[in-house]
Amino acid sequence: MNEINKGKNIVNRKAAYKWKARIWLEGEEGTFLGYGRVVLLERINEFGSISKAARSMEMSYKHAWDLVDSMNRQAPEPLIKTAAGGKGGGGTKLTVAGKQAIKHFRTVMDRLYEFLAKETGLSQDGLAKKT
Amino acid sequence: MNEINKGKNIVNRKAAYKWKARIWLEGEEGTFLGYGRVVLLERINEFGSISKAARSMEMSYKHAWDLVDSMNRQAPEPLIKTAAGGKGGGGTKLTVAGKQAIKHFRTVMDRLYEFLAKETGLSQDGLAKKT
DNA sequence: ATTCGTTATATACATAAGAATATAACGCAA
DNA sequence: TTGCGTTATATTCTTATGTATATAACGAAT
Repeated sequence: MNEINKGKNIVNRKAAYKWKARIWLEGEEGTFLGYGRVVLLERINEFGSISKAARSMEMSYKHAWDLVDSMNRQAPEPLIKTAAGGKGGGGTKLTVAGKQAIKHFRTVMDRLYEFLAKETGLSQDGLAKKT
Repeated sequence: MNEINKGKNIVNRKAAYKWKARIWLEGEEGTFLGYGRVVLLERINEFGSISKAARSMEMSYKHAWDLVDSMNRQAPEPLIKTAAGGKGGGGTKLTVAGKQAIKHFRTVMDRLYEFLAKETGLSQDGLAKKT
């Protein structure tokens, strides 16, 4: 038990409350990268298609496409490369920059989690998973 | 420049993006305490009234009242003590538990800020201020 | 009793975010 | 040139969140 959790303290009664946290990167038009977008990128990388990635996350295709578009518009170089038509109807792949973005975001996120776990006794599921 | 910000890296081009972060405490019916709720508590403590606090934040009275109600319902002991009617029409004060909650939340928040500043070069205004 | 400004409560309205749906464009393969 | 499944785009429908508005209850002071 560290300094924060010491003593009688409403905020830190672990049984009743859970600390949650979220980080994201903001660009000129709002969110650029957040946890949800990173998961979407990971699924695109896995399935090779925006529509399949969206289905796997129970997200509408339109929403997924909007997110992809938002990321590509804000990034100095595209994170995602799409192809409409062609073999199999087309598909979508991550660029090198896209794969790097995933990796770096997860690195910072993991460090945040470690920090919070130490500071507040946060359990694994305490990390917010949306957006 | 630390390990995270080292090298060529889309995620960490400080000129273009800002890291943002948010923490909150979750109880059985959703958010229990977040930055916005803490500010509301601070304003109530300052003005002695939910309605004045709400006006000072350009928040509707109903919304402020709902938040106060949500906090009191979820806390094991009330954070806020209201009085309808009486001298000056009534008013609202924080309990000792309420004042403690503010202090503890801000402590964790400040530590999170320090951590992120070190990890990502986050500037003061990078901390998300809403909810 | 009346007055006062507050808390307490309900209802209707506005706005935004995402879901659902539909359709066109695409380009390779058969 | 037809078929295929994808990307691309527009439109409509829900749903959630907060705003706006109105009204009643409250209780001490006058």
